[in-house]
Amino acid sequence: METKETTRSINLTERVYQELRESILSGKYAEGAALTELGIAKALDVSRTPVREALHQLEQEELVELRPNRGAIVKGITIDDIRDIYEIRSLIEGLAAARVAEQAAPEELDQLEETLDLTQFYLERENYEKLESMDGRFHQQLYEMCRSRMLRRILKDLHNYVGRSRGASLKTEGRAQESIKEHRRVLEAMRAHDPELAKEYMTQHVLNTRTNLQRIYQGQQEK
Amino acid sequence: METKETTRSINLTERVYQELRESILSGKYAEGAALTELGIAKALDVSRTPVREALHQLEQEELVELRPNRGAIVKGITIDDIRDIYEIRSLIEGLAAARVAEQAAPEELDQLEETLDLTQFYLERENYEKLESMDGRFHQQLYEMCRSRMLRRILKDLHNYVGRSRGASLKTEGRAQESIKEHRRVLEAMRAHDPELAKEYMTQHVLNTRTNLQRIYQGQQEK
DNA sequence: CAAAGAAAATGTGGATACAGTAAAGGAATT
DNA sequence: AATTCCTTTACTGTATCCACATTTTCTTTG
Repeated sequence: METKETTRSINLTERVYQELRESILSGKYAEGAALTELGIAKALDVSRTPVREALHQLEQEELVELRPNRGAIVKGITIDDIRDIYEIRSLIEGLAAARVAEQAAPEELDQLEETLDLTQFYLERENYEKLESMDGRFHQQLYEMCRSRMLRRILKDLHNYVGRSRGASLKTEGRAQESIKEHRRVLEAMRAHDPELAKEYMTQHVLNTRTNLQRIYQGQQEK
Repeated sequence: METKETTRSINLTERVYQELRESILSGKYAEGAALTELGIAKALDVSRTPVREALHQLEQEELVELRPNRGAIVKGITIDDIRDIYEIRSLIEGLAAARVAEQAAPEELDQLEETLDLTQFYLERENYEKLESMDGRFHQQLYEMCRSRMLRRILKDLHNYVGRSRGASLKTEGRAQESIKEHRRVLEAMRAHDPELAKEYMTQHVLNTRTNLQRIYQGQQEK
């Protein structure tokens, strides 16, 4: 009846997946690096099975390329990918915001508000890691609330890729404060159940972030 | 050294995946049906390994729900999903068309033209199966040509879901001919390297298909 | 010395074995 | 009769094993 040794709360495949994904997105595994199932399995001290499944998942996200009988190579993501992601999001994330404005319950909107308050809190304490995570949470919560399986799928998928960029964007002078303001505007429009306005504000927010990122990546031509 | 028995040209996981997917999308496995790895493995006469991997892929597409230690249940797709898919496509497929208009090589556009000619051919012979497949090919080819990994990913993904609907749409009086015409307009705009026009025509095409589908699903409230 | 080809090394695809977990059903207890 | 607990059963999660494909290395031969 006592607490069992449940150190590994979640399954191994998921853990391996998260770890690999993180390593790729953070650049720890460089573009083009070759990965072998056995190599990773040994490094993480698990059997080949979970590694295999994790690699297959990563292949579906196009973060690695699986060559039959020849192992996997890392694909990573490029600046062009990021540019495209923001362009696509600018087109459809407004739609998600509009859906939320139409259908969300007040308690759901309260949740969003809490997230914004927390964001403000971490900004004031200059805790950039938390700040970034909260900024992301706002969007993720929104995706969960939009009541469209397809929108949720796509937006979550895209969102997953841009973690690092979002962090970079929020660190530029004044952008975080501005971003919070933009989020709040969106939330207000949702509270007023005004889909059109929510859409417009959200679209503008994504575009602003994109513009800000462009400024950052300009000149610095690193991957 | 002689030719070996290479009947299984492609790998098993892929085969199982295709088969399951088809069964779900065609409604052979009803919504909510319970699937077990072993059950499917026996039915298809393979081991659990490929079945398992196939199920995981289907889970990522949200076509099944995987409950830890309890098996999978079929989720299928709903009319609402389809409606959303067309709405999303109406927003971003135009972008893909614009990219192609900007960047495609003449030989690529020739390929598209061939597909359109074939579509016309099958329409005249009232071979609806081929017709549907060609109509899909036009879009798929376009996705391959748009030179954006993210756009390609999303659009292919969405496209995969709507096979049946597209078939239904093309069978309505006159719609196939109209659809070909709309495709041709898009292609002409691409040949003229006019991104704006290509985008507009493509967007209109998707919207028209959606409208047509709405007419079909109206009244008939089947899944 | 070069080229061809055998053989070893490395790696995945797929099958199977085994352990652990969640639901279900029945016996025991109240 | 209802509730709790134990056993059974039906699964999945993970490890391991074998077969085959591919690449590399080494050897042999002209």
